[in-house]
Amino acid sequence: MQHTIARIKSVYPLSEDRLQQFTGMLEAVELKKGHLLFREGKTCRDLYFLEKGIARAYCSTGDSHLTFWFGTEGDFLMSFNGYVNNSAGYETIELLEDALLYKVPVAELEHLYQTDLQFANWGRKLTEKELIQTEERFISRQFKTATERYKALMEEAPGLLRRVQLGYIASYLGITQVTLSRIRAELK
Amino acid sequence: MQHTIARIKSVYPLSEDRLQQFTGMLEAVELKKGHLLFREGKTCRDLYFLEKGIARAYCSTGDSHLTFWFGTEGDFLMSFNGYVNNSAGYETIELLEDALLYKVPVAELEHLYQTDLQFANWGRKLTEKELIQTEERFISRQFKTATERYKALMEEAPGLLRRVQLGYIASYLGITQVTLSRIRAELK
DNA sequence: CCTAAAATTTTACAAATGATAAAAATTATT
DNA sequence: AATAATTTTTATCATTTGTAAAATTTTAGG
Repeated sequence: MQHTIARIKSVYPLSEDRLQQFTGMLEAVELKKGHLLFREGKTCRDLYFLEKGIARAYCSTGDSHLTFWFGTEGDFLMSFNGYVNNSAGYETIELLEDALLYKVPVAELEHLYQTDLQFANWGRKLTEKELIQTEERFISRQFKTATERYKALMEEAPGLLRRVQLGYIASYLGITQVTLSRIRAELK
Repeated sequence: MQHTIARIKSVYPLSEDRLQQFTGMLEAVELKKGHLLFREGKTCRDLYFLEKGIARAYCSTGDSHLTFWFGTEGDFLMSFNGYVNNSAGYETIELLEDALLYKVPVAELEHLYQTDLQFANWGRKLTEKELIQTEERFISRQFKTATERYKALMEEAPGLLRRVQLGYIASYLGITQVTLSRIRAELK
């Protein structure tokens, strides 16, 4: 449970009993590669921490899938848009390796938020950090060329390139797999 | 103060005295078109509500500016990245019209977050809503062609196109002004 | 109303990326 | 190890978008 606990702690300092309380609510789930944790159009009100494994989130566009997020050990997965809009999410989350996750219903978290100041601030900080990550990715998308984005990804997350097939990486970078191949050939 | 109050209320329900307390902390500021509220590289720890006027946020890329956000009546402005990372922000915010704003130091807000459950949850919801907006824009950027994005903007924010010059709109859409002109010519 | 400045559109050409198909390389399965 | 399935690369051509410069339109100030 180390990655999950480290993540929870890193978000915002919780007292020891609150940390106990939180981890006590978590249910371990083992799932196989290929499993879909969320499905677009379906409601899912659970938050997962990814203790082991790797996952991607994608949206469907007519024929193809568009990967817009990767998560690895210590990351958490939830449908923010489904939760905030109280609707079905627009993303599907697929496990790309056999995985160990810890699960908690968002309703239970919400209850903590409504009743406990520390948890409410924990939830705020969780969202704030997620927000600036998304914002930074958004801006880097606008700023940088495809080649620069690929280089940056290699530096920031070299493990990703080893664990995830290039078609998904290309989609994540906003280019076709053919273009990514060209970029890789150029960089050799 | 109507837009500002409406915005505060829409984020998360606050009791009447908390609303009073909040609005009592706000300081009215009138500023001229062209004024820079935030400057990239500088620290600014204020939150502003835009009561009247229109603003854009941009980053510098070598020679040119990249507009990545517009705000109008009822929107709020702050440097989330500067605040969360406790660093200087990477964005500049420029007023595109003479404006009336209400200002509050983030430190005062933070104090409310740390001491009051309702405010802590208000801050959480504020961030959650901002997050899904950013996420949706990020995905729509990847999904849609430049033409589709322009059409969507025309529908969602027709006022923007009347109030903001096209060079900024083009940048916001992630294309050059020439490309935007071509798109507009096609749509005629 | 006139002029100067700024913003927008148009044009011509160059560069980047996409689409498609096929070949090569890698991985999984028997 | 051999075969099949999947993934990645390569090649070709079409399309989109960018760059630069000029022409036009709009805006702001006197």
